[in-house]
Amino acid sequence: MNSASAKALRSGGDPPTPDFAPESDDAIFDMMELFFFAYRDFVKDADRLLEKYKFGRAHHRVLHFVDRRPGLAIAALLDILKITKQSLNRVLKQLLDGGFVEAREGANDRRQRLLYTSAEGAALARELARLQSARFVRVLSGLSPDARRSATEFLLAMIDQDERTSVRAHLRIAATAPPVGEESPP
Amino acid sequence: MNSASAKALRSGGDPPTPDFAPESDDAIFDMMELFFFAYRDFVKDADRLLEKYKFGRAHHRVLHFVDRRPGLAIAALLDILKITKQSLNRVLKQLLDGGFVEAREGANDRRQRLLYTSAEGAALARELARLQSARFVRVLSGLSPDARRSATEFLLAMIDQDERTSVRAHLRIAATAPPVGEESPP
DNA sequence: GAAAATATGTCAATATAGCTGACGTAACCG
DNA sequence: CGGTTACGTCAGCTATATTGACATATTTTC
Repeated sequence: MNSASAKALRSGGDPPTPDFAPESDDAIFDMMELFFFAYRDFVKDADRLLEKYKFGRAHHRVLHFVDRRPGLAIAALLDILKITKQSLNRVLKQLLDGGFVEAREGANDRRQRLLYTSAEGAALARELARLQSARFVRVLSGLSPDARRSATEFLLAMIDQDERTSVRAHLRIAATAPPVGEESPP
Repeated sequence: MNSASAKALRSGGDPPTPDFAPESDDAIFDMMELFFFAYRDFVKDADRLLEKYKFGRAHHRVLHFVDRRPGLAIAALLDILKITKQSLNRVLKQLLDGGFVEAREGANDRRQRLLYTSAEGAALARELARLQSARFVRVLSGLSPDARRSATEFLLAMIDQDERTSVRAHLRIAATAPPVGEESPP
């Protein structure tokens, strides 16, 4: 990165309060790589189980979000995944055909097809989650509560600002963290 | 996940020291989603610039790692990316043809093709990194130094244990964090 | 109530990024 | 010399995504 941009945030030549020093370019470059490696390893955890069902990661994502947001409409799912409906349709059809996901007509709006996991789908979703959560359990149990909060805060702040509110709304635990790193602070 | 596994780590019914309580299932599920959303948004940042060069994310990854590890051999790059040489070759060839990356014969082992970015390649790599690092700058500048350390520690701990050492070796800043969440602590 | 907008499905063509398997060449190493 | 290593390449396949066009049912709006 342009060496000026991050370092311009520093207090000056000799900061008397290093506690204020924002990350250096190097620290940021490091974190970008760590983020890449961490995600690479994270998504891998569920692959072996998915193979047994001839499913890919796309199926996993759909199954996960349908399981966590029962009654999710197609459009909402597309917005979460940021893919086109044509892309979604292939995997969703397989999940529907396989009986892992069910679609029910919307009560208010009969155009909508609201998605739910079947018992079988829910079981698979949770087994996949269990595999991936093992990594988190290991990591988080080694961190102090403060550090855990920091990690959560960090991840939340990494999300686009205009997505953050809707993401927060679906969190199971209260997102108590103050809005940190918002693009336009009040 | 299986409700027992994480919660079994809790002290009991009414923990007198909530500071010791590891994450609940819910908190872990939340973090998994946050991780997904954060990564989804993170990788997106560089896409617009890549389009101008008709490059994809695969090219970006290659360019990035070659830029950060000058003289990287093919086998080492494959090990970082965890893809096959056939997959690598297509994108690498485009980067070589476009003059973004150069390959030099290994000094010790003439079979090796050691990779370096050209001036043009380095410029692109750093411009891409600048785009992505903006997100990190924003996020990290809103976190305390302690919180930044926690976030870094968290990401590092998320990486497979057998990869962690080699990843650490390439970090620009010293990885001072104690080995937290290692699978087999000494 | 007709017109417009919305929610969804579908057909077709295409691109990207990965894979396996097989085979080839040059260089190193014991 | 023979085996192994580092790398390249050809061929074919799969998964996941894209754009664009069009269809259908339903809701909303004027």
